[in-house]
Amino acid sequence: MGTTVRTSEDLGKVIRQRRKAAKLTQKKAAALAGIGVRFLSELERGKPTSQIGKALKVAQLLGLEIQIHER
Amino acid sequence: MGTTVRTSEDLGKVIRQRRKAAKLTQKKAAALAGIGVRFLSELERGKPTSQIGKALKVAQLLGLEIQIHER
DNA sequence: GGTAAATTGTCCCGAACGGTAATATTGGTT
DNA sequence: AACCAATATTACCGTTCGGGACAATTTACC
Repeated sequence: MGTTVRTSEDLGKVIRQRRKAAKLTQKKAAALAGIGVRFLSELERGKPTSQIGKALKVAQLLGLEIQIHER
Repeated sequence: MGTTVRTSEDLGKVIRQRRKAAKLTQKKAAALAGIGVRFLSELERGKPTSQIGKALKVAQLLGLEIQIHER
């Protein structure tokens, strides 16, 4: 079951949730994704100016799949 | 039917496709989404450093729904 | 309450973004 | 294929801010 993502907050929530489910700290997850801890913290908090590429990298790392379709 | 998005290129492609289907020029779409034409052009071309918030705004404008789920 | 984890401040470099204008690309027509 | 018009890309400039490292502070959890 999927979660609908409309805003960066939505995305951040899903990522945080999934990271915790994977028993990873921000530090570890960030290291694995090759990004800074600060970025991950801000991403999870829904900062809208986060870069897409890095966000997608985190999602990939966490085994999240993103689907897009017409509404 | 959904498209899986793994990279910013994937996202850009879907957005461009959908914008064209909506018969919008970048200029018009950008104006409607409240962003610059440059941003949209780069987003569609897959620039990984595009800001999430703006990208989501464009997606919303184009009637795209984003679903996220575990792989 | 003590410890691990997360947020946030500071410093700083690099780059994103907007507007505009020039250039390039694309698409339709004959 | 050549042409033209519409659309898209990009260079330039200025302003603003992202995000890295590290440290300090706050929050969460046992």
